[in-house]
Amino acid sequence: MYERKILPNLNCGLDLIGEVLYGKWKLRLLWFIHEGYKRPSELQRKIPDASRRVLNIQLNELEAHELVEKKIYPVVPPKVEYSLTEFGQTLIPIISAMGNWGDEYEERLREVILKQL
Amino acid sequence: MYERKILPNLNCGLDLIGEVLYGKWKLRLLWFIHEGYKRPSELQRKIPDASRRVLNIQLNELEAHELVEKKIYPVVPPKVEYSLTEFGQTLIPIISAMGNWGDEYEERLREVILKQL
DNA sequence: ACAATAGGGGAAAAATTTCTCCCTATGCCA
DNA sequence: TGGCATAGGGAGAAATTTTTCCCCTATTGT
Repeated sequence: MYERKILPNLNCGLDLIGEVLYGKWKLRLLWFIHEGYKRPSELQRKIPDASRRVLNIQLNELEAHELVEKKIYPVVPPKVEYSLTEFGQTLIPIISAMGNWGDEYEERLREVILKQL
Repeated sequence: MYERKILPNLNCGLDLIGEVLYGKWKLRLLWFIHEGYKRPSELQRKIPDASRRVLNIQLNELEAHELVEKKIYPVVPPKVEYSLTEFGQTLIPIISAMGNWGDEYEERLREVILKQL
């Protein structure tokens, strides 16, 4: 486990939300779980560019932050399902708005992002 | 300048918005500029935990992504003012919603964030 | 002459995040 | 028997981001 050497800033609301959403794949993880992709392997298939390892780590963080819940079925092969907590649900409108914004300005965004490599 | 070795994912709206908002201080930079703190030194005072260097770097990125505009006054000592572009303005409702969410759940967030160090 | 001001950037170090590789375990199927 | 699927975690490397330190501009005031 990595130990932070610099404490996070928790001064304002933006700091706080940043702390739980900051992570390369977290927005999409939350979104896909919200869409009903519950099992780790499904999520990995939805986000093939992420390594399996980081997805696990970020799922653990989301769980520690009480945004998602994990249900482990004691079967073999193992079965695990994630779902949004009530708390996690409250983020959905925001994530949805973010996705919509990105979709709305897709072309422009692609352009400015690629322009600066 | 750092050269990416891994290309960013630009598959969906969430990827795209992530690409322009991902950066430790960007949300707050945009927010403070929106609130009228325009000069680099003002922004640095508003965000004292960030090093001056990164703020410059992230401001440059926001500018490259056309979210903010930079006006340089040819005077001595130098004077620079940032402002949101029209495009940048369109993000304000989202950033505002994010800040509100963080404020609303401030206590709970502080708790879960600190619990896992 | 020298400090203060305001803005900016290079280089290298430190911090952090993400990736790769390898190992665990069980049951099903060819 | 060998290989696949499912889930997860450790170690260490690689990639990326952020910090630290130092230097440069030009004018005004001491």
